[in-house]
Amino acid sequence: MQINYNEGTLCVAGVQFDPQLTLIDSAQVFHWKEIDGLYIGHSEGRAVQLCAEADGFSLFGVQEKDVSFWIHYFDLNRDYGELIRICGEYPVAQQAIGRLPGLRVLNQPAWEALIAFILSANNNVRRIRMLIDRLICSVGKNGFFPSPECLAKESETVLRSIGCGYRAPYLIRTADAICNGFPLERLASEPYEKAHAMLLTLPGVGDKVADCVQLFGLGHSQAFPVDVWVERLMKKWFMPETSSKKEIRRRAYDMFGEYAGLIQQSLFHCARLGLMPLEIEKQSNMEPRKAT
DNA sequence: AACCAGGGTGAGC
DNA sequence: GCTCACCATGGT
Repeated sequence: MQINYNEGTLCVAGVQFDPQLTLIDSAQVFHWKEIDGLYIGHSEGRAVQLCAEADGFSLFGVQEKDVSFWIHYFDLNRDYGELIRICGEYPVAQQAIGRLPGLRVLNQPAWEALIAFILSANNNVRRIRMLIDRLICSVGKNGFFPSPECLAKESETVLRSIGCGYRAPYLIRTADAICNGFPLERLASEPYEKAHAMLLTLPGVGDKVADCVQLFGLGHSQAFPVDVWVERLMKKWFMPETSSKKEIRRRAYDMFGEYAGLIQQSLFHCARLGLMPLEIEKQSNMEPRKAT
């Protein structure tokens, strides 16, 4: 892979990258827009535009001091080719990864992932996108995410009026916890289990939201979020005898190891895109894994 | 008109 | 530890 920076443009070559899958319909980030083939986004107040190239992508509007920020954001230091090899024991996982080359797991600021996934509870991707847009537009400043201080001062009435529903007080109380010293950023350097337990103390954060914050915002690649899609696919293809999401979450690390969360992304998207049969089976070359 | 969506919480056991 | 009703909202 070659990375080149010149006068505000970061050129990345020699990497497979699918902006539609990774940015627009990723369900890991909710505020990127596509306009005439140009992808517009921002993170922590840095606005950029991305253009897909044949062999990678170009990123416009990058300040020189932010080059390493965006390299980390797009997870460009990771070799995604390794994932298929890691999954050698599980052909279904190998095929899921192989079917979606160009899918990457972004490294977002933990705060942005945290509020996005508090809003994700019992919600769908379209509506999460809508809520994030409204939150940025009506609570944030200059078109960026609202700061913890800003959100902590917001009224529940306003948040309910833009459609947050019963999640409104969760947002405010969690923002308040951050303002009062909850060490969100520091959790990145804590072990997975400790960080997970800490996140569970925040209002509106359970196992699933905590795992999303850890995977997408804290660099904890073993975090394995279990939503309804992942629950279905894991029962169908990997552990048909399990009954609860909690048990699936526990066993996923034993199965997939340190990079369970990255593998989860491929499995999740294959299931959601209908590339991995869950109920009625048509033509598929995937074989359920036999119990050992 | 019920059912679903990248679930969390509190009560009861 | 576990299960379960309830929680807003927009789309189907």
